[in-house]
Amino acid sequence: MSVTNSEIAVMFEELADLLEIEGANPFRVRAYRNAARAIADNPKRMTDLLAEGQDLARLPGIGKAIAAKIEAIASTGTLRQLADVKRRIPEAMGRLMHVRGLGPKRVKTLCAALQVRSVEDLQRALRSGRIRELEGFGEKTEKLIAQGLQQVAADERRTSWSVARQIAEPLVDYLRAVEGVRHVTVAGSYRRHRDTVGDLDILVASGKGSQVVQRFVAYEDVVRVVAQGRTRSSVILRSGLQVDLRAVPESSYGAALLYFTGSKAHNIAVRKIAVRRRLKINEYGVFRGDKRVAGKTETEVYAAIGLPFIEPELRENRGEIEAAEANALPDPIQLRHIKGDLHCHTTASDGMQTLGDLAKAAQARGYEYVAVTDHSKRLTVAHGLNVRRLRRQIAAIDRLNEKLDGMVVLKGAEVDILEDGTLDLPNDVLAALDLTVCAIHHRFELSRHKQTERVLRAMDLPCFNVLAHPTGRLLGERAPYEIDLERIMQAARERGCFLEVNAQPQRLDLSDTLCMLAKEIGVKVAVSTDAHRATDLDFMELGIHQARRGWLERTDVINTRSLGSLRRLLGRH
DNA sequence: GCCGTTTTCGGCCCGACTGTTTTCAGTCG
Repeated sequence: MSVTNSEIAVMFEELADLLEIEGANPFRVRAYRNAARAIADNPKRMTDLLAEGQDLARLPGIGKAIAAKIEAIASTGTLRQLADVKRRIPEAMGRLMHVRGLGPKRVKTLCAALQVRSVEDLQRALRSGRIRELEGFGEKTEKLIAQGLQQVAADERRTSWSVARQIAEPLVDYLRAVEGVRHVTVAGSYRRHRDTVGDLDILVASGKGSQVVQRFVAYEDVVRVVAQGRTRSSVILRSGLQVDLRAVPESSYGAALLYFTGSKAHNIAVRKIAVRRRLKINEYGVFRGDKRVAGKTETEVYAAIGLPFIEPELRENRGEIEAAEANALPDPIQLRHIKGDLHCHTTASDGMQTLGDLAKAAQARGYEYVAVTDHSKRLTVAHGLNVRRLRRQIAAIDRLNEKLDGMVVLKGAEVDILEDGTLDLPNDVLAALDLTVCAIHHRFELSRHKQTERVLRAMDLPCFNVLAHPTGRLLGERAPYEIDLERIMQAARERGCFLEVNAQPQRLDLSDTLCMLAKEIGVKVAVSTDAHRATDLDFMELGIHQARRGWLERTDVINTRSLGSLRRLLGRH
């Protein structure tokens, strides 16, 4: 079994943690962290790139030394340098770095003075009350570490974007009502529309920062104030979510928005360009010497370093800076481009809405079409349709369409891809449909090779249209199954098939980087909600966020097409 | 350890907040 990118990335992260505790050159440590991120972000497997004879040192953030280390990991499954440092520094100390309030220096001190080498040791040391007696530590620091330890589990749990929105919106309304507040924006990964957020970063434009901070910490959902200064504060809400607030004067709002939106990697890349131009960018503006030359809007800040505005979803330092410099940024898809939903369930299988409800809900959103795609018979828990029931549904949809004005209900099915690569319903009935949405719902544990062959075989069938939720991941619950999506995407392009961006908040599968891969390979996608009730149609917005993060444009997404054009694409002939 | 519009050496983003300090180190984002 070959090593995955995330496994390689974890090894470099661990190496960085341990070396940092050891006091290694901080730039070397950063290089390992940058490499870990570059590897984790890359949708293509390092092992596959190596097998193709590609030079990994050509990837940004990876040079000759790290490329050689990746090769070693690929061939041996281990990294010698990591094993070496683990002999010098107990492995568990790396995890201590993830306790809020502990960095490399404090971890090192705790180890030297109190023999703290693990989370359990740390708990013991806290109980003994000896931490406060260490030089450079004190009672407050001890308390900070104790709280950090309690939060460790919560910190590892990220919040889905849609849940974060439910928490963020009332807080934003509350802050907008504070006297003197001009603008409030939830920045950070929330504004970049990542599928999950670790915390909320709220930026406020106000001439009276400390007043805003005082009102902020008094918000009814705040259970703990982590930090409180004149312009900046951090709190923990009842939900466990941390919220960081920053207040700046209106004249700095653009620069602060850029800074607080991130990503960190994007900011660093932007500031490096500024340095090359003998400028300095901070959250207050763009400076040439002491003279401020920009800062009120983000557009102004980007312009100061010769770049066009970059959409927040693109700010991950995944090539957007280079694209901006070359004036080749994508024009990301928007919600208003969507003309219909291609994956929806009704009460015929496991949905909560009738056929009529679904049609009405789709029409209310101004759609030209909506596809009914109930489950096939293997999925008995979802009351999947057999041939007889599917034929009955087809007839019912025909009758409904005769009555509908201005919208068409498409006949479809979400068909199980069986283990042998056949589909769960026979060809003749599938041929009577407008489209099929095919998916894996069992045997997730097959080897990468077998899983890939399974889908490729299914895709050879003429009635296969869209591969639904292509990795099967459930955020925070279930990892993606092993599958070679690069091969699948190539095969899909050759056969006229498509991949889905499933807009369910816990799926959002394809992921952002896999959307980028789809675009690179040239296979188009469907952004679909997998709706089980009428309100689920609103998940479309989340799918659009993900598609935008994956650089997808209107023409990359098939359900931006008018009905006639869509039908031609689904024909496969 | 990476990288190159001061290019193979010598840099590497930048500032706020806190605690324990009398001027700053550590951590965080």
